[in-house]
Amino acid sequence: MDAVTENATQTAADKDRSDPLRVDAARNRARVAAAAREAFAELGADAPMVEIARRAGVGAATLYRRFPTREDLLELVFEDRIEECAATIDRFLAQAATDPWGAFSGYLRQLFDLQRADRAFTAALLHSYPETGRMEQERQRAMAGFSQLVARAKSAGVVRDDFAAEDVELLLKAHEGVLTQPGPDTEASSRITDLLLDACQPRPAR
Amino acid sequence: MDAVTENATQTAADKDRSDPLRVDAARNRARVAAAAREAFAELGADAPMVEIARRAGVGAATLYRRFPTREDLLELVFEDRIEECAATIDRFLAQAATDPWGAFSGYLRQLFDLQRADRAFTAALLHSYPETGRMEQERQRAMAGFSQLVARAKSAGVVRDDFAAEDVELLLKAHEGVLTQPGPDTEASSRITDLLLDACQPRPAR
DNA sequence: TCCCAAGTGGATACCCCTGTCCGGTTCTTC
DNA sequence: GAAGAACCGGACAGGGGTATCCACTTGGGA
Repeated sequence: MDAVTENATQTAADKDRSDPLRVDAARNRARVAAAAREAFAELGADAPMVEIARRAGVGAATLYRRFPTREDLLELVFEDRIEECAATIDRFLAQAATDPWGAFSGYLRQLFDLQRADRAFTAALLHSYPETGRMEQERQRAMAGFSQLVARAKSAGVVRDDFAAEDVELLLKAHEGVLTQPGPDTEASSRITDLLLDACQPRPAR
Repeated sequence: MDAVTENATQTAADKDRSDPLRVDAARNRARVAAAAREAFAELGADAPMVEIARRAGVGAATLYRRFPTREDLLELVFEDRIEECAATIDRFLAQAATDPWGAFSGYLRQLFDLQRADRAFTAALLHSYPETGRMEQERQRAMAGFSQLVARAKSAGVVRDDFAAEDVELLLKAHEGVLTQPGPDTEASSRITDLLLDACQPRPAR
Protein backbone atom coordinates (compact mmCIF):
# COMPACT_ATOMS: atom_id res chain seq x y z
CA MET A 1 0.00 0.00 0.00
CA ASP A 2 2.28 2.75 -1.21
CA ALA A 3 1.23 6.35 -1.73
CA VAL A 4 -2.16 6.08 -0.13
CA THR A 5 -4.54 8.88 -0.91
CA GLU A 6 -4.26 10.68 2.37
CA ASN A 7 -7.03 13.17 1.83
CA ALA A 8 -9.88 11.59 3.70
CA THR A 9 -12.84 12.80 1.69
CA GLN A 10 -15.88 13.20 3.88
CA THR A 11 -18.74 11.20 2.48
CA ALA A 12 -22.34 10.54 3.33
CA ALA A 13 -21.09 7.82 5.65
CA ASP A 14 -20.22 10.36 8.27
CA LYS A 15 -21.80 13.52 6.97
CA ASP A 16 -23.60 13.93 10.29
CA ARG A 17 -20.49 14.25 12.42
CA SER A 18 -19.36 17.84 12.59
CA ASP A 19 -16.03 17.56 14.39
CA PRO A 20 -13.09 16.43 12.27
CA LEU A 21 -11.46 13.06 12.73
CA ARG A 22 -8.28 12.68 14.63
CA VAL A 23 -5.31 12.46 12.29
CA ASP A 24 -4.67 8.77 12.89
CA ALA A 25 -8.35 8.01 12.42
CA ALA A 26 -8.39 9.95 9.17
CA ARG A 27 -5.35 8.07 7.96
CA ASN A 28 -6.94 4.71 8.72
CA ARG A 29 -10.16 5.81 7.09
CA ALA A 30 -8.30 6.64 3.89
CA ARG A 31 -6.51 3.33 4.01
CA VAL A 32 -9.77 1.46 4.35
CA ALA A 33 -11.22 3.39 1.44
CA ALA A 34 -8.25 2.53 -0.76
CA ALA A 35 -8.36 -1.11 0.27
CA ALA A 36 -12.08 -1.25 -0.43
CA ARG A 37 -11.60 0.24 -3.88
CA GLU A 38 -9.02 -2.39 -4.64
CA ALA A 39 -10.88 -5.31 -3.10
CA PHE A 40 -14.23 -4.52 -4.71
CA ALA A 41 -12.62 -4.15 -8.12
CA GLU A 42 -10.80 -7.41 -7.77
CA LEU A 43 -13.21 -9.56 -5.78
CA GLY A 44 -16.57 -8.02 -6.57
CA ALA A 45 -19.09 -6.17 -4.45
CA ASP A 46 -19.34 -9.07 -2.02
CA ALA A 47 -15.68 -9.01 -1.07
CA PRO A 48 -15.33 -10.05 2.58
CA MET A 49 -15.20 -7.14 5.00
CA VAL A 50 -12.37 -8.77 6.93
CA GLU A 51 -10.40 -8.99 3.71
CA ILE A 52 -10.77 -5.26 3.20
CA ALA A 53 -9.65 -4.65 6.76
CA ARG A 54 -6.70 -6.95 6.21
CA ARG A 55 -5.64 -5.14 3.05
CA ALA A 56 -5.94 -1.85 4.87
CA GLY A 57 -3.75 -3.19 7.68
CA VAL A 58 -6.49 -2.38 10.13
CA GLY A 59 -8.64 -4.24 12.62
CA ALA A 60 -12.18 -5.22 11.74
CA ALA A 61 -13.54 -2.94 14.43
CA THR A 62 -11.88 0.08 12.88
CA LEU A 63 -13.50 -0.65 9.57
CA TYR A 64 -16.94 -1.14 11.05
CA ARG A 65 -16.69 1.97 13.20
CA ARG A 66 -16.09 4.13 10.16
CA PHE A 67 -18.35 2.23 7.78
CA PRO A 68 -21.07 0.45 9.76
CA THR A 69 -22.50 -1.36 6.75
CA ARG A 70 -21.16 -2.71 3.51
CA GLU A 71 -23.35 -0.22 1.70
CA ASP A 72 -21.50 2.70 3.20
CA LEU A 73 -18.29 1.36 1.81
CA LEU A 74 -19.80 0.53 -1.54
CA GLU A 75 -21.30 3.97 -1.87
CA LEU A 76 -17.95 5.58 -1.24
CA VAL A 77 -16.21 3.49 -3.86
CA PHE A 78 -19.02 3.57 -6.38
CA GLU A 79 -19.17 7.33 -6.42
CA ASP A 80 -15.83 7.31 -8.21
CA ARG A 81 -17.05 4.97 -10.88
CA ILE A 82 -20.32 6.71 -11.50
CA GLU A 83 -18.55 10.01 -11.64
CA GLU A 84 -16.23 8.54 -14.21
CA CYS A 85 -19.21 7.56 -16.34
CA ALA A 86 -20.76 10.96 -16.01
CA ALA A 87 -17.50 12.68 -16.82
CA THR A 88 -16.76 10.75 -20.00
CA ILE A 89 -20.23 11.26 -21.36
CA ASP A 90 -19.42 14.87 -22.18
CA ARG A 91 -16.58 13.87 -24.44
CA PHE A 92 -18.84 11.60 -26.43
CA LEU A 93 -21.64 14.13 -26.55
CA ALA A 94 -19.30 16.45 -28.42
CA GLN A 95 -18.51 13.68 -30.87
CA ALA A 96 -22.18 12.90 -31.40
CA ALA A 97 -22.79 15.90 -33.62
CA THR A 98 -20.50 14.66 -36.38
CA ASP A 99 -20.39 10.93 -35.62
CA PRO A 100 -23.55 9.72 -33.90
CA TRP A 101 -22.75 6.03 -34.12
CA GLY A 102 -19.16 6.49 -33.06
CA ALA A 103 -20.27 8.43 -30.02
CA PHE A 104 -23.01 5.98 -29.10
CA SER A 105 -20.90 2.88 -29.52
CA GLY A 106 -17.80 4.53 -28.13
CA TYR A 107 -19.50 5.38 -24.88
CA LEU A 108 -20.92 1.91 -24.50
CA ARG A 109 -17.54 0.38 -25.19
CA GLN A 110 -16.14 2.63 -22.52
CA LEU A 111 -18.71 1.34 -20.06
CA PHE A 112 -17.90 -2.22 -20.98
CA ASP A 113 -14.22 -1.52 -20.46
CA LEU A 114 -14.86 -0.14 -17.00
CA GLN A 115 -16.99 -3.16 -16.28
CA ARG A 116 -14.21 -5.49 -17.31
CA ALA A 117 -11.70 -3.68 -15.14
CA ASP A 118 -13.88 -3.59 -12.04
CA ARG A 119 -15.77 -6.63 -10.84
CA ALA A 120 -18.11 -4.46 -8.83
CA PHE A 121 -18.83 -1.88 -11.47
CA THR A 122 -22.11 -3.39 -12.62
CA ALA A 123 -23.43 -3.50 -9.10
CA ALA A 124 -22.46 0.14 -8.77
CA LEU A 125 -24.39 1.19 -11.83
CA LEU A 126 -27.40 -1.03 -11.44
CA HIS A 127 -27.95 -0.89 -7.71
CA SER A 128 -30.69 1.67 -7.44
CA TYR A 129 -30.05 3.78 -4.41
CA PRO A 130 -33.27 5.29 -3.15
CA GLU A 131 -31.46 7.98 -1.18
CA THR A 132 -30.56 10.97 -3.27
CA GLY A 133 -26.87 11.27 -2.55
CA ARG A 134 -24.14 12.43 -4.88
CA MET A 135 -24.12 8.90 -6.18
CA GLU A 136 -27.65 8.94 -7.47
CA GLN A 137 -27.18 12.45 -8.76
CA GLU A 138 -24.20 11.52 -10.89
CA ARG A 139 -25.95 8.45 -12.10
CA GLN A 140 -28.82 10.51 -13.36
CA ARG A 141 -26.42 12.92 -15.01
CA ALA A 142 -24.81 10.04 -16.84
CA MET A 143 -28.19 8.70 -17.88
CA ALA A 144 -29.33 12.08 -19.11
CA GLY A 145 -26.20 12.40 -21.22
CA PHE A 146 -26.64 8.93 -22.61
CA SER A 147 -30.24 9.72 -23.47
CA GLN A 148 -29.01 12.56 -25.62
CA LEU A 149 -26.51 10.26 -27.25
CA VAL A 150 -29.30 7.83 -28.01
CA ALA A 151 -31.63 10.50 -29.32
CA ARG A 152 -28.94 11.83 -31.64
CA ALA A 153 -28.10 8.35 -32.90
CA LYS A 154 -31.74 7.49 -33.46
CA SER A 155 -32.48 10.65 -35.41
CA ALA A 156 -29.43 9.89 -37.53
CA GLY A 157 -30.88 6.47 -38.18
CA VAL A 158 -27.91 4.55 -36.82
CA VAL A 159 -29.69 3.12 -33.79
CA ARG A 160 -32.95 1.19 -33.90
CA ASP A 161 -36.06 3.19 -33.19
CA ASP A 162 -37.25 1.01 -30.34
CA PHE A 163 -34.03 1.38 -28.44
CA ALA A 164 -34.50 3.07 -25.09
CA ALA A 165 -31.75 4.68 -23.07
CA GLU A 166 -32.76 2.46 -20.20
CA ASP A 167 -31.78 -0.54 -22.28
CA VAL A 168 -28.21 0.21 -21.35
CA GLU A 169 -28.99 -1.56 -18.11
CA LEU A 170 -29.85 -4.66 -20.07
CA LEU A 171 -26.68 -4.44 -22.10
CA LEU A 172 -24.57 -4.10 -18.99
CA LYS A 173 -26.25 -7.06 -17.35
CA ALA A 174 -25.72 -9.15 -20.45
CA HIS A 175 -22.06 -8.22 -20.59
CA GLU A 176 -21.77 -8.91 -16.90
CA GLY A 177 -23.15 -12.38 -17.51
CA VAL A 178 -20.34 -13.10 -19.93
CA LEU A 179 -17.75 -11.71 -17.55
CA THR A 180 -19.09 -13.53 -14.52
CA GLN A 181 -19.42 -17.04 -15.86
CA PRO A 182 -16.35 -19.27 -15.60
CA GLY A 183 -13.68 -18.40 -18.09
CA PRO A 184 -13.98 -14.61 -18.14
CA ASP A 185 -11.64 -14.18 -21.07
CA THR A 186 -11.29 -10.85 -22.79
CA GLU A 187 -12.10 -12.41 -26.12
CA ALA A 188 -15.60 -13.43 -25.08
CA SER A 189 -16.17 -9.98 -23.68
CA SER A 190 -15.24 -8.22 -26.89
CA ARG A 191 -17.24 -10.68 -28.94
CA ILE A 192 -20.43 -10.11 -26.97
CA THR A 193 -19.73 -6.39 -27.04
CA ASP A 194 -19.73 -6.44 -30.82
CA LEU A 195 -22.88 -8.54 -30.93
CA LEU A 196 -24.70 -6.29 -28.50
CA LEU A 197 -23.70 -3.15 -30.36
CA ASP A 198 -24.87 -4.68 -33.61
CA ALA A 199 -28.17 -5.46 -31.91
CA CYS A 200 -28.61 -1.76 -31.26
CA GLN A 201 -28.47 -0.90 -34.91
CA PRO A 202 -31.62 -0.68 -37.00
CA ARG A 203 -32.88 -4.08 -38.05
CA PRO A 204 -32.60 -4.87 -41.73
CA ALA A 205 -35.90 -5.18 -43.53
CA ARG A 206 -36.69 -8.84 -43.77
CA MET B 1 -43.41 -34.03 -1.66
CA ASP B 2 -46.28 -36.00 -3.14
CA ALA B 3 -45.94 -38.64 -5.80
CA VAL B 4 -42.20 -38.87 -5.75
CA THR B 5 -40.65 -40.57 -8.72
CA GLU B 6 -39.92 -43.83 -7.07
CA ASN B 7 -37.88 -45.38 -9.84
CA ALA B 8 -34.36 -44.89 -8.65
CA THR B 9 -32.56 -44.50 -11.93
CA GLN B 10 -29.01 -45.74 -11.64
CA THR B 11 -26.64 -43.06 -12.73
CA ALA B 12 -22.93 -42.62 -13.08
CA ALA B 13 -22.88 -41.69 -9.41
CA ASP B 14 -23.02 -45.31 -8.41
CA LYS B 15 -22.42 -47.10 -11.64
CA ASP B 16 -19.61 -49.05 -10.01
CA ARG B 17 -21.76 -50.80 -7.42
CA SER B 18 -23.23 -53.99 -8.80
CA ASP B 19 -25.63 -55.07 -6.05
CA PRO B 20 -28.95 -53.24 -5.92
CA LEU B 21 -29.84 -50.80 -3.18
CA ARG B 22 -32.02 -51.81 -0.32
CA VAL B 23 -35.58 -50.62 -0.90
CA ASP B 24 -35.48 -47.91 1.77
CA ALA B 25 -32.15 -46.70 0.44
CA ALA B 26 -33.52 -46.54 -3.08
CA ARG B 27 -36.53 -44.60 -1.89
CA ASN B 28 -34.37 -42.08 -0.11
CA ARG B 29 -32.12 -41.80 -3.09
CA ALA B 30 -35.05 -40.94 -5.31
CA ARG B 31 -36.26 -38.40 -2.80
CA VAL B 32 -32.89 -36.74 -2.71
CA ALA B 33 -32.80 -36.62 -6.49
CA ALA B 34 -36.22 -35.00 -6.64
CA ALA B 35 -35.30 -32.52 -3.93
CA ALA B 36 -32.09 -31.66 -5.74
CA ARG B 37 -33.92 -31.08 -9.00
CA GLU B 38 -36.25 -28.71 -7.24
CA ALA B 39 -33.63 -26.94 -5.16
CA PHE B 40 -31.19 -26.42 -8.02
CA ALA B 41 -33.91 -25.01 -10.25
CA GLU B 42 -35.07 -22.66 -7.57
CA LEU B 43 -31.87 -21.70 -5.78
CA GLY B 44 -29.24 -22.25 -8.42
CA ALA B 45 -26.38 -24.70 -8.68
CA ASP B 46 -24.94 -23.57 -5.36
CA ALA B 47 -28.01 -24.48 -3.35
CA PRO B 48 -26.91 -25.66 0.12
CA MET B 49 -26.56 -29.40 0.43
CA VAL B 50 -28.32 -29.36 3.79
CA GLU B 51 -31.25 -27.61 2.17
CA ILE B 52 -31.54 -30.42 -0.35
CA ALA B 53 -31.40 -32.96 2.44
CA ARG B 54 -34.05 -31.03 4.33
CA ARG B 55 -36.37 -30.91 1.32
CA ALA B 56 -35.85 -34.62 0.84
CA GLY B 57 -36.73 -35.23 4.48
CA VAL B 58 -33.41 -36.98 4.92
CA GLY B 59 -30.33 -36.54 7.04
CA ALA B 60 -27.23 -34.93 5.64
CA ALA B 61 -25.29 -38.16 5.99
CA THR B 62 -27.74 -40.01 3.79
CA LEU B 63 -27.33 -37.46 1.07
CA TYR B 64 -23.55 -37.54 1.23
CA ARG B 65 -23.43 -41.31 1.29
CA ARG B 66 -25.30 -41.53 -1.98
CA PHE B 67 -23.80 -38.43 -3.59
CA PRO B 68 -20.37 -37.79 -2.11
CA THR B 69 -19.87 -34.51 -3.95
CA ARG B 70 -22.08 -31.74 -5.21
CA GLU B 71 -20.99 -32.60 -8.72
CA ASP B 72 -22.54 -36.05 -8.49
CA LEU B 73 -25.84 -34.46 -7.66
CA LEU B 74 -25.52 -31.81 -10.32
CA GLU B 75 -24.65 -34.35 -12.93
CA LEU B 76 -27.75 -36.38 -12.13
CA VAL B 77 -30.01 -33.37 -12.39
CA PHE B 78 -28.29 -31.81 -15.36
CA GLU B 79 -28.59 -34.91 -17.45
CA ASP B 80 -32.31 -34.26 -17.64
CA ARG B 81 -31.85 -30.76 -18.88
CA ILE B 82 -29.20 -31.54 -21.43
CA GLU B 83 -31.24 -34.42 -22.68
CA GLU B 84 -34.15 -32.04 -23.04
CA CYS B 85 -32.01 -29.77 -25.19
CA ALA B 86 -30.80 -32.62 -27.32
CA ALA B 87 -34.31 -33.96 -27.72
CA THR B 88 -35.90 -30.73 -28.86
CA ILE B 89 -33.19 -30.06 -31.39
CA ASP B 90 -34.63 -32.71 -33.67
CA ARG B 91 -37.94 -30.96 -33.86
CA PHE B 92 -36.29 -27.75 -34.96
CA LEU B 93 -34.00 -29.51 -37.40
CA ALA B 94 -37.09 -30.68 -39.24
CA GLN B 95 -38.37 -27.13 -39.36
CA ALA B 96 -35.06 -25.80 -40.63
CA ALA B 97 -35.59 -27.05 -44.16
CA THR B 98 -38.55 -24.78 -44.79
CA ASP B 99 -37.98 -22.09 -42.18
CA PRO B 100 -34.31 -21.67 -41.32
CA TRP B 101 -34.72 -18.55 -39.23
CA GLY B 102 -37.74 -19.88 -37.40
CA ALA B 103 -35.85 -23.01 -36.49
CA PHE B 104 -32.73 -21.18 -35.44
CA SER B 105 -34.49 -18.57 -33.36
CA GLY B 106 -37.07 -21.03 -32.08
CA TYR B 107 -34.45 -23.31 -30.66
CA LEU B 108 -32.60 -20.47 -29.00
CA ARG B 109 -35.83 -19.18 -27.51
CA GLN B 110 -36.44 -22.65 -26.19
CA LEU B 111 -33.05 -22.63 -24.51
CA PHE B 112 -33.73 -19.24 -23.01
CA ASP B 113 -37.05 -20.50 -21.69
CA LEU B 114 -35.39 -23.43 -20.00
CA GLN B 115 -32.83 -21.09 -18.58
CA ARG B 116 -35.51 -18.85 -17.14
CA ALA B 117 -37.28 -21.80 -15.56
CA ASP B 118 -34.18 -23.30 -14.00
CA ARG B 119 -31.65 -21.21 -12.13
CA ALA B 120 -29.01 -23.88 -12.58
CA PHE B 121 -29.58 -24.51 -16.23
CA THR B 122 -26.77 -22.32 -17.46
CA ALA B 123 -24.30 -23.98 -15.17
CA ALA B 124 -25.50 -27.31 -16.55
CA LEU B 125 -24.89 -26.32 -20.12
CA LEU B 126 -21.70 -24.35 -19.70
CA HIS B 127 -19.91 -26.44 -17.11
CA SER B 128 -17.56 -28.46 -19.26
CA TYR B 129 -17.37 -31.94 -17.84
CA PRO B 130 -14.09 -33.55 -18.82
CA GLU B 131 -15.38 -37.04 -18.08
CA THR B 132 -17.28 -38.52 -20.98
CA GLY B 133 -20.49 -39.53 -19.29
CA ARG B 134 -23.96 -39.53 -20.73
CA MET B 135 -24.04 -35.88 -19.82
CA GLU B 136 -21.20 -34.85 -22.08
CA GLN B 137 -22.47 -37.15 -24.78
CA GLU B 138 -25.88 -35.51 -24.88
CA ARG B 139 -24.33 -32.11 -24.78
CA GLN B 140 -22.32 -32.86 -27.87
CA ARG B 141 -25.39 -34.22 -29.57
CA ALA B 142 -27.21 -30.99 -28.87
CA MET B 143 -24.28 -28.96 -30.12
CA ALA B 144 -24.02 -31.02 -33.29
CA GLY B 145 -27.69 -30.45 -33.97
CA PHE B 146 -27.38 -26.77 -33.33
CA SER B 147 -24.43 -26.58 -35.69
CA GLN B 148 -26.64 -27.93 -38.42
CA LEU B 149 -29.28 -25.38 -37.55
CA VAL B 150 -26.67 -22.65 -37.82
CA ALA B 151 -25.28 -23.93 -41.09
CA ARG B 152 -28.73 -24.08 -42.61
CA ALA B 153 -29.57 -20.57 -41.40
CA LYS B 154 -26.30 -19.17 -42.67
CA SER B 155 -26.63 -20.69 -46.10
CA ALA B 156 -30.13 -19.23 -46.25
CA GLY B 157 -28.64 -15.87 -45.42
CA VAL B 158 -30.72 -15.31 -42.31
CA VAL B 159 -27.84 -15.56 -39.83
CA ARG B 160 -24.64 -13.55 -40.03
CA ASP B 161 -21.72 -15.29 -41.66
CA ASP B 162 -19.37 -14.86 -38.75
CA PHE B 163 -21.74 -16.54 -36.33
CA ALA B 164 -20.31 -19.71 -34.85
CA ALA B 165 -22.33 -22.43 -33.20
CA GLU B 166 -20.14 -22.00 -30.13
CA ASP B 167 -21.46 -18.47 -29.80
CA VAL B 168 -24.53 -19.98 -28.22
CA GLU B 169 -22.46 -20.15 -25.07
CA LEU B 170 -22.01 -16.41 -25.21
CA LEU B 171 -25.70 -15.84 -25.76
CA LEU B 172 -26.62 -18.02 -22.81
CA LYS B 173 -24.15 -16.24 -20.56
CA ALA B 174 -25.52 -12.89 -21.64
CA HIS B 175 -29.06 -13.98 -20.95
CA GLU B 176 -27.96 -15.41 -17.65
CA GLY B 177 -26.54 -12.04 -16.71
CA VAL B 178 -29.92 -10.44 -17.21
CA LEU B 179 -31.63 -13.15 -15.20
CA THR B 180 -29.13 -13.12 -12.39
CA GLN B 181 -28.93 -9.44 -11.64
CA PRO B 182 -31.45 -8.04 -9.18
CA GLY B 183 -34.90 -7.70 -10.59
CA PRO B 184 -35.02 -10.82 -12.77
CA ASP B 185 -38.27 -9.87 -14.44
CA THR B 186 -39.57 -11.74 -17.42
CA GLU B 187 -39.81 -8.57 -19.43
CA ALA B 188 -36.10 -7.89 -19.31
CA SER B 189 -35.46 -11.48 -20.29
CA SER B 190 -37.63 -11.34 -23.38
CA ARG B 191 -36.22 -7.94 -24.31
CA ILE B 192 -32.63 -9.15 -24.25
CA THR B 193 -33.71 -12.29 -26.05
CA ASP B 194 -35.04 -10.22 -28.92
CA LEU B 195 -31.94 -8.08 -29.00
CA LEU B 196 -29.61 -11.06 -28.98
CA LEU B 197 -31.53 -12.79 -31.74
CA ASP B 198 -31.41 -9.64 -33.82
CA ALA B 199 -27.68 -9.56 -33.25
CA CYS B 200 -27.43 -12.96 -34.89
CA GLN B 201 -28.94 -11.73 -38.11
CA PRO B 202 -26.77 -10.45 -40.95
CA ARG B 203 -25.62 -6.92 -40.36
CA PRO B 204 -27.09 -4.31 -42.64
CA ALA B 205 -24.64 -2.70 -44.99
CA ARG B 206 -23.63 0.59 -43.48
C1' DT C 1 3.92 17.47 30.57
C1' DC C 2 -0.21 15.44 31.84
C1' DC C 3 -4.59 13.71 31.04
C1' DC C 4 -8.54 11.65 28.92
C1' DA C 5 -11.55 11.21 25.14
C1' DA C 6 -10.94 9.25 20.74
C1' DG C 7 -9.26 5.55 18.54
C1' DT C 8 -7.36 0.79 18.00
C1' DG C 9 -7.12 -4.29 17.09
C1' DG C 10 -7.32 -8.95 18.90
C1' DA C 11 -10.66 -11.88 20.99
C1' DT C 12 -15.08 -13.36 20.77
C1' DA C 13 -20.02 -14.66 19.84
C1' DC C 14 -22.85 -15.97 16.29
C1' DC C 15 -24.40 -17.75 11.86
C1' DC C 16 -24.31 -20.61 7.72
C1' DC C 17 -22.37 -24.19 5.23
C1' DT C 18 -19.67 -28.68 4.43
C1' DG C 19 -18.56 -33.19 5.50
C1' DT C 20 -17.95 -37.09 8.95
C1' DC C 21 -18.91 -40.09 13.03
C1' DC C 22 -21.48 -43.21 15.47
C1' DG C 23 -25.25 -45.26 18.18
C1' DG C 24 -29.63 -46.71 16.95
C1' DT C 25 -32.97 -48.62 13.33
C1' DT C 26 -34.62 -51.30 9.39
C1' DC C 27 -34.40 -54.39 5.68
C1' DT C 28 -33.22 -58.90 4.01
C1' DT C 29 -31.73 -63.41 4.28
C1' DC C 30 -31.77 -67.86 6.22
C1' DG D 1 -38.24 -64.59 13.69
C1' DA D 2 -33.54 -63.97 14.63
C1' DA D 3 -29.08 -62.36 13.13
C1' DG D 4 -26.42 -59.17 10.94
C1' DA D 5 -25.37 -56.24 7.15
C1' DA D 6 -27.07 -52.10 5.27
C1' DC D 7 -28.84 -47.95 6.29
C1' DC D 8 -30.41 -43.94 8.90
C1' DG D 9 -30.08 -39.20 10.85
C1' DG D 10 -28.80 -36.20 14.75
C1' DA D 11 -24.67 -34.51 16.60
C1' DC D 12 -20.51 -32.59 15.85
C1' DA D 13 -16.00 -30.71 14.11
C1' DG D 14 -14.21 -27.33 11.08
C1' DG D 15 -13.92 -23.34 8.01
C1' DG D 16 -15.19 -18.80 6.71
C1' DG D 17 -17.87 -14.72 7.15
C1' DT D 18 -20.22 -10.72 9.95
C1' DA D 19 -20.46 -7.79 13.64
C1' DT D 20 -19.36 -6.50 18.54
C1' DC D 21 -16.81 -6.03 22.93
C1' DC D 22 -13.27 -4.39 25.69
C1' DA D 23 -8.64 -3.69 27.55
C1' DC D 24 -4.99 -1.11 25.73
C1' DT D 25 -2.78 2.88 23.01
C1' DT D 26 -2.44 7.51 21.17
C1' DG D 27 -3.33 12.28 19.74
C1' DG D 28 -3.93 16.84 21.07
C1' DG D 29 -5.78 20.42 24.18
C1' DA D 30 -4.97 22.53 28.88
